[in-house]
Order: sequence, then structure tokens, then C-alpha cells
Amino acid sequence: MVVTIFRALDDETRRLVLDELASRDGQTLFEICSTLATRHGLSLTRQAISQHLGVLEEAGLVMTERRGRSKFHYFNPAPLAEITRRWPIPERTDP
Amino acid sequence: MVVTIFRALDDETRRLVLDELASRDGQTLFEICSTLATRHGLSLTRQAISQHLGVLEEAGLVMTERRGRSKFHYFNPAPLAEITRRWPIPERTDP
DNA sequence: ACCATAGGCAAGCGACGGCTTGCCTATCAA
DNA sequence: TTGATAGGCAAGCCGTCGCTTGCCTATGGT
Repeated sequence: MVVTIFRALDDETRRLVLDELASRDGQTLFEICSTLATRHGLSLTRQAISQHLGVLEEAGLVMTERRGRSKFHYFNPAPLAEITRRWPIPERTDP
Repeated sequence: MVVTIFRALDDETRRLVLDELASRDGQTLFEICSTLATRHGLSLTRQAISQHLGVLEEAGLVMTERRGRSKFHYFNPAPLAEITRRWPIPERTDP
């Protein structure tokens, strides 16, 4: 199944994962689990987070790098440009 | 239920509706139905499109204006700024 | 070799989303 | 007033998503 960035972004947990990686890049699965738990009160299984990371990776929003038995995750905002390319966002939002 | 812009964008039909309104603003429900059918081969019920428009309106991506028995729909890209505000998009995407 | 650590695979369940169907309301024209 | 046009409400079906549970693989330390 093809995962679009729109599907990937349509989940608050995945958005929090992106926030986490944006603030501290290169975290492992277990690190993301613990930071999500302590900073956002998320009580999710490791597998749940793993699946979320899989979706984000398929969408190209997260890049990974294996070293030994660890897998490091990096936030890649580049695919988000598809949104602004499709619907240009006005500079200012003054009502 | 609260409809976020992320949920609203996570549907190709809704994205096509936004494209349609972006290219020709102020269309009615029936106009959107026919243009989607002719230009994208979408064979959906009027109610389906109506529900999509409802979701887009709840998310603030579509503004409406009633005149008589017609309801005109306008694309409002302003809420999309939430995305770039949360995750700044790099200017260029040269690899 | 042994065991703990870091992660993956797959099945199953509950809930929600998209779409249809059927019927109803409101506005305009004759 | 009658009928046609533009749209709304609500129930129901089916597929998909998020999450858990259980088990398996692989790397590193001692």
C-alpha cells in the first residue's frame, strides 16, 4: 500500500513523533517511546510506535540509518513541500 | 467531532475538491459534482461530495455563502499555514 | 556459549471513515 | 399551488486504521 504524506500526517501520535525528531534528531525506537511517554503522557506499545515510524518512513518523512542493533530515525521535512506546491499558502494570515 | 486539517487532507477526493475550488472558486455542490465527474472520472453521489465539503468546511479549508437556494463554496488556504508553522519546510529540495 | 538488548513479523480486535440509500426541507418559477 | 431545483439529515454497510498480543531474528557484551 502506498502511504501518502497526507495519510502519514493524519494521526496525532505520528505528528508528535515528527515533533520529537524535529527537536532531537537521530533517536532510536526505544528513545522515541520513552520521550513520548514522559513528555506527552503517551502510553503506547513499542510496536505501535514502530508501526507509526514505518508509516512515516514510507511517506518519506522519516529517514533511517542502521548501526549495529540500533536504528536511528531522522526527520525529513522535504516531502511537505508537496502541500505548499499544490496549494500555495498566503504569506500573512491577518483577518 | 473535531475535524483537523490533517484529517481533511487525508482523502484524495477532498484534495481534488480543493484543486477544483482553487482553479474556479465559488462553485455550488452540483457544479463540483459535475466537474469532478467530467475532469477526474469521479462517479460519486451528491451526498458523498456534500459530506466531503462538510469536512472541508469544518476544517476551515472551505468557506461557504448561501444565496437563495444555492450555496457557494470558496477555498481558504489559510489553515494550511499550521503545517509550515509546525514543521518549517526547507526553501529548496535539491538532493 | 549464553543472555540481554534492539527491533521485526503477523494475526486479531474494536472503532472509525467513506459511501450509498431513502426521505425530508427550502427556495424559485409557472 | 404545484412542481422542479438545490441541498440536508440519518441509518446502515463495508473496508481500513490503530493498537495489542505473541513469537521470532539479530547484534553485542561477558
